[in-house]
Amino acid sequence: MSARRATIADVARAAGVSPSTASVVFSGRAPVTDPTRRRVMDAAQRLGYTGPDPRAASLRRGSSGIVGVVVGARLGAVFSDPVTRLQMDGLAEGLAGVGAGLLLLQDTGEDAAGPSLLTTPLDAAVLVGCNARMRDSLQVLRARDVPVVVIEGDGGAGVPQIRLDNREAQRRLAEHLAELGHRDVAILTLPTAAERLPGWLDAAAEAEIQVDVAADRLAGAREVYPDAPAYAAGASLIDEGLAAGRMLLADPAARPTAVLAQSDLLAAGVVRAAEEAGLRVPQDLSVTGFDGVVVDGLSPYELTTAVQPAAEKGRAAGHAVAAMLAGSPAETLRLTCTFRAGNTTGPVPAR
Amino acid sequence: MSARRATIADVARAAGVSPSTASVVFSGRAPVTDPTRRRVMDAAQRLGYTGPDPRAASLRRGSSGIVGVVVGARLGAVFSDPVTRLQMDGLAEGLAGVGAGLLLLQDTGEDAAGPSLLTTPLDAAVLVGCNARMRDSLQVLRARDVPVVVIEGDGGAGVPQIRLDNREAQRRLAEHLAELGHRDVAILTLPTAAERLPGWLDAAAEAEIQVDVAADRLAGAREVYPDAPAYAAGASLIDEGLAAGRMLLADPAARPTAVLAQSDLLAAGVVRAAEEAGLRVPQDLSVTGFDGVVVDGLSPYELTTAVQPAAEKGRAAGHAVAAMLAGSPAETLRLTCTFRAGNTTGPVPAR
DNA sequence: TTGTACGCGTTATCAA
DNA sequence: TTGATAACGCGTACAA
Repeated sequence: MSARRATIADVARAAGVSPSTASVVFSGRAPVTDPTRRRVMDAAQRLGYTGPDPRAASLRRGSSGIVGVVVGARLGAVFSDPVTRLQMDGLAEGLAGVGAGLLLLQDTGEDAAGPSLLTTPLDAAVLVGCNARMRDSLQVLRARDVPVVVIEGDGGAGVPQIRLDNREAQRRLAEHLAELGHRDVAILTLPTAAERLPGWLDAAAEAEIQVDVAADRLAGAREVYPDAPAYAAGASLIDEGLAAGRMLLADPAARPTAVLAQSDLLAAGVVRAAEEAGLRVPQDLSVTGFDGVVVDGLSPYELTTAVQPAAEKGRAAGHAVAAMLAGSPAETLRLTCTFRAGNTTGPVPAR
Repeated sequence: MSARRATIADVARAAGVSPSTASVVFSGRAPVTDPTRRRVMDAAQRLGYTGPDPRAASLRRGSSGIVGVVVGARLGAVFSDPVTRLQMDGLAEGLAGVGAGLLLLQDTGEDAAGPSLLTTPLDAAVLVGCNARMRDSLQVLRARDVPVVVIEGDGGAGVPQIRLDNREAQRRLAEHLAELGHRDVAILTLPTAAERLPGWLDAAAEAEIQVDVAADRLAGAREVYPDAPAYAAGASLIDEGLAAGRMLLADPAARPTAVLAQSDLLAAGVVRAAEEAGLRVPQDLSVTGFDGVVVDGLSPYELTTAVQPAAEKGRAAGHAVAAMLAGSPAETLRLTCTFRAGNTTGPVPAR
């Protein structure tokens, strides 16, 4: 039809009213006579005008109605990782009252390709920890004065956080193994930094872990097993657990009797590695997980694990965001995990 | 610090250059002398300026770098429904090259609360069918000249679609039952319209189904069982399948020997209802699903179902969006499902 | 209740 | 390589 899109000014002109009146008709921010409203609506219809341009409105108003969720991994992980998924489900629920759109953002660093925290109009942001790059993201957002809530990470002063009792829950699992008599235990951690390859963690590397979740859980394990060897996985995936498990079980002489994995997926991989090596779980090898998610295809095994309230975490974050957008201060929250005994742990085997 | 945020104009003034030069320094859209660049960057740092305001840039540039995904259900369903989840995973992957953010949008209709299609700056949108409100959404978006791709639905002329061979696949399942000798079959459909309560579908209701997926699958079943009673579920959930299953199996005299469910989740619910009623599957009742997803807790049952390439659907939609954003026309695509025999179907029981 | 006038913060265009 | 200028489309004091 027309070369240029109709604007509210065009509509106003066509309706014979002033732009401000037309604006008010659409926003409903002030009373308008019925006939006037009708004239404006008619003109709009005639010109194919469907309402204020969101871009312009957003500029003028200073807000966009968009809440960003920043994840470190590839975007798809939000949908494939079970914990993140539950968290997002809860987040969507907690945010329902705000009526904001959820913008999934991947913070891959300097990647100039796409719009990141820098180029996207956000009213608020949720940083999902387990994200090595989180600290950088945080700085950017704070500089922009975007309200931020952090899930599973330390956002510093003034940033509401939603955290778990990772350390205590992991210690509880370690104590469980100790009670069963295990002394030769290996620890399999979540990734400890962005772009770090899987591998053994020496003392130096352990001191420099950048992912809070990994550090906290490791600290919990260390309270019971200060000297256990620790291996960092490349990602929280069954396949990574399998690969890591092969390393952990490679040397029959130095084989642990139990593995403390920092996630259920990793633990599932270790169980597979054990099967592969001809070891029975839990008779020859005990394995613990973390998260309490459903791992597909693991039956008849049920992991001994710490069940975390993942959906609840997301919901809490959503509420925190809602509060911040409403101008009230949001609280930092600490949720607790529950120990769940499965059939993947048992007494230490007699040598 | 300052009452007002620094703008690029402030930075330019402080650096002793023109606003346009400062703009170019940040956008990199034209060559700038090194000393000039440095002067601008220094001034920016001094003033705490962290880059162009996305809102203003978006207005001026006419694009926002945001791709919307419109779902009909509550937002959390994106993360909890297995098919949608896989689809989103694929979509994120297919869109990776574009570097756009994925904005999850819920189209609940007139809900004035939040920003929907009308108030959000979108460069493109993906409509996920199985969404009764889809047609309305589509109109809004087309009026706005937002490029649209539709997954599992009819977008009309000029709208690229990603579809399945729902009809053929469902017919294949029905034929499978027919081959096993079943004559008394009940059909359990997906929701057929927004806000319609669960219940039996009479001929009139069947003719007015607004959800394309439900209509197509039903049509496939009808080719084999033209007169089978059909019941519409309230949602694609195990619990809804259970509730519907109770209805379908309520009357021992009129009990079907097989149920064609339009989704695996519904089918799983029917299996549960059968167990509840003391019926053995498949000896007393055969059940077929649709989707081919993993249903948690269903073992030892494995549904006889049509496996759909859900992730592939998403990926294709992502590519279509990428193409449209690049100005090239996107193709409509039709993907095919695969029949998979499980252990939930068997020969018709002798009466 | 309606109209006028201005600013929101950028960026494209063109000229120098 | 840099600078001046003009939109981009809207909301909202303020005045009428």
